[in-house]
Amino acid sequence: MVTIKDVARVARVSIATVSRALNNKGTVRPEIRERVQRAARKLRYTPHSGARSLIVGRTHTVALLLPDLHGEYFSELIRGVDRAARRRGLHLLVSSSHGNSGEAASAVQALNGRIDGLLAMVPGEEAGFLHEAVPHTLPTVLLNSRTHTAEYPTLLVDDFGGARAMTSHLLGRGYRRIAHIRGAEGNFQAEERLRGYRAALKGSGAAPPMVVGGDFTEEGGYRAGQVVAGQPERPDAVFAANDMMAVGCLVALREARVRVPEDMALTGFDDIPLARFVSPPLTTVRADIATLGLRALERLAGLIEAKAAGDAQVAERLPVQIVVRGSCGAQPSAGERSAGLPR
Amino acid sequence: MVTIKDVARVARVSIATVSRALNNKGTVRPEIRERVQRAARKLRYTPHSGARSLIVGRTHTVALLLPDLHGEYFSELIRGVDRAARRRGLHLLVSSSHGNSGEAASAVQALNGRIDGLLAMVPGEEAGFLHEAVPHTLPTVLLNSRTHTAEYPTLLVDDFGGARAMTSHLLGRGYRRIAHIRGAEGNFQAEERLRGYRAALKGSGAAPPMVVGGDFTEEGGYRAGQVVAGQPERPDAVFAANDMMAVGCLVALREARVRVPEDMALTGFDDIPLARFVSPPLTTVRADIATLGLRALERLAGLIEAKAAGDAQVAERLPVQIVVRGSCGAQPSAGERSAGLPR
DNA sequence: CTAGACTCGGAAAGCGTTTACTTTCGCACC
DNA sequence: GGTGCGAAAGTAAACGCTTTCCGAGTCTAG
Repeated sequence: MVTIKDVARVARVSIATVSRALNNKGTVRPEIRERVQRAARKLRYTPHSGARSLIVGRTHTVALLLPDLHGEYFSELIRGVDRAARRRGLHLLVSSSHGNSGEAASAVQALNGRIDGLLAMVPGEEAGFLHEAVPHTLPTVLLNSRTHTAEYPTLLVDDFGGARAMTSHLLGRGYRRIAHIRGAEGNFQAEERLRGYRAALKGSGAAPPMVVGGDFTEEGGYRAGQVVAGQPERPDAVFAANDMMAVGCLVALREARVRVPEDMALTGFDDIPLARFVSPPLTTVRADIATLGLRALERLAGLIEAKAAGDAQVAERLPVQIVVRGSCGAQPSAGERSAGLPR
Repeated sequence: MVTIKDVARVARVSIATVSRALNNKGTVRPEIRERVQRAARKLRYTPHSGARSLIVGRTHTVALLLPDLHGEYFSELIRGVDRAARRRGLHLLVSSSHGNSGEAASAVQALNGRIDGLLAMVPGEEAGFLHEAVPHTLPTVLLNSRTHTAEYPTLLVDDFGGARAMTSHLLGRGYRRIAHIRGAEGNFQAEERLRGYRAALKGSGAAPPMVVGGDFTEEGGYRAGQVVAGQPERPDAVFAANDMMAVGCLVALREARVRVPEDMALTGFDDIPLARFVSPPLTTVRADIATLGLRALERLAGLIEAKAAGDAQVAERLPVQIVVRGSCGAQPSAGERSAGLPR
C-alpha cells in the first residue's frame, strides 16, 4: 500500500507538506504543490480514509439499517436515501437486521467509528436494542418505528390515516363486509394500519371488523386469501395491509374462482411499482417511500452538521394518498384503463 | 466518545489488558477479565472500528458498486450479496455510480482504506476507470462486465446463450418476424443479448433482424412498443432485452390495441418478480440474479482471505433458463394458468 | 534458599493521517 | 544593521486501537 510517506519521499518534502498540498490547506508554494501532485498521481496515491477519519472525526458515511433488503419497498427506500446521500456527498452503508435484535445490535456495534450517523428502521418490538447498542453521541433518525420507545427523531408515513381513508373509501363504494389482512404481529406499521381500519369501521354501520393474520409477504397474503375465500359468510371487500399481500391474495382468490372486483374488492397499501401491473390493477394507498428515505437522510445530515439542533425531536409524518385503480371496482373496464405509464 | 482508556481507568488496569480481555487474546486472569467486561458494559464501550482496522488491516467490509439502485434487478442482486456477506460476517457498503465513470472513480477513491474488497458492476464503456482508480492491491470481482477490459475475476450471466435460446424458442413456436428491443447503447449485456438474438436468427429462414433502440427502462420499452406497433409490416413477436422494457412495451401495445399474445408474442429477460404478475404473464429468461450476487461475494471473500489465490482469473458464466408463461402464446388460457405462487 | 520457568499486566511502538507548533528564511522598516 | 514579521516548510503530537516486548511477581525444583 502506498502511503503519504511514499509521496513525501518522491516529492522530497515532508509528509505535512504533502497533506497541505493535497488538501489545499495552509500555505504551500505553487511549485511545490505541483511537484507533490505529480508524485501522488505517479504513485496512484489515495489517502487511507480510515486513518483520516480517525483524526478528523468524520467518515462521511451513514448507515441504513433495515429489517430486510428484499422487495420493492426497500428498494425504493434505499433509492431515496441513496439519492439524498449522493447529493450530500455521503456514502451509504446498508445493513439488514433480519428482524433480529441481536443481529441488529451487533451490526450497530461493528459500525461504531465508521459512520457519522444512523438511519434505522425498526418496526418490530425489538426497538429497545437501540438504547443498548447505539452510542448516545451518534446522530440517529428512525423510520417507521414506534416513537414512544425512543427519543430519536422519527419519520413515518401516515399509516393510520391511510388505512382509515382506504377503509372509508371502500365503505363509500358501498361495501359492507370489509375484511383486513393484517401485517406482521408486533410490527408497528401493521398495528397502525389495523387501527386505522378499525377506526373507519367503528360506527359505520358496516359489518364488524374481520381480521385475518398476515406477515407482509406475498405467501402470507396467499394464505390469507385462501382463508378469506373459504369463509362461510364471505366478505365483499378485502383491505390488505400492504401490496405484496394483496397480490398474494389476488392469486389465491383467482384460484378459488373469486372474481376481483366483481365478487370481491381488493386493496393494498404502499403503491409499490408492481401494483399498477397486476390485473386488475390494485387500488392502494400511496406512500412515497423514496421521498421518505430522502427526507430521513436530509434530517440525519442536518443532525450531523449541527449536533446541537436536537430540538426538533418531534416525529414527522408523511401524508399518504389513495390511488384508485381497478381492483376496488371503481373503473368500469377494470384492468384496462389505469395501466398507464409509470409515475 | 468512550474509548479504551476510559474502560481501563474504570477497570483499573492498563489499556493493553482491556484489549486482551475483550478480544480473548493473550493471557489475563478470569477475575480481571470479568472486571474489564463489566466496565465495558457499564460504559457502553464499543471499539472504534476505524482505529482498529488501521492496525489490523482488515475492515470486514466490502463495497458493492452498481450503476444504479433502482428496480427489482438491483434489489435482487443486493439481496444475494447481502445474504452471502452476512454469512461471512462482512459488512456491505452500497454505492451507485449512476453510469458516470467520474463518480465511480471518486466513489472508489473515498472507499480506500475502509473496505477489504470491491464488487463492481460496470456494464458500460466506462469500465476503464477501474484501472485508474482501483488500487491494485484491492481484491476486486466484476459483475456482468466486459471481461477483456480488465484482468479481474468476473461473474456473468449467460446473456448470449439466453438470448439465443429465447429467440430460438420463438422460432420454434412458429414466429417468423421477430423484433428485438435492445438495451442501452454501449452496455455489455445489451450487446451480448443482441448478439444472441442475431445468432439465432441467422440462417433460420425467418425475417432478418429488426432491432429497435431501448435503454432497459420501462419508459424506453414503452416508446419501443409504440414504434413496433406502428410499423408497416408489423412483427409477430417481440423479444425485449429485459423484463422492464417488455412491461413498458406491453403497455404500449395494449394502448395500440395489439393483443398479446394473439396478435404479437412478447418476451423479456431476467425474470424479475414482476414478470409473473403482468397479464399475460411474461415468458422470459431466468437469470438467478440473487445467486449471481451471492456467488460473486463468495468469490470475493475467497480472494480476500487468500490473497494469493488469484489464479482463477477466468470468468464464471452462470447458466440461464427459459421460463415459458403466457405472453409467447404457449398456454391456451394465457394469463390464467401460470400465475401461481412465487418461486 | 535461590535459580529458573512461567504468568500476568504495563509501557510503548506503530498503523496513516491531520494539524498545532516550531523553525528557517527573506525582507521591509526604523 | 538590528528588529520584527510573514510566508513556507518541517517536527511532532494526537486520533484509538493492537501487539510486541519487557518487568515484576509467583511457583517449583534443585
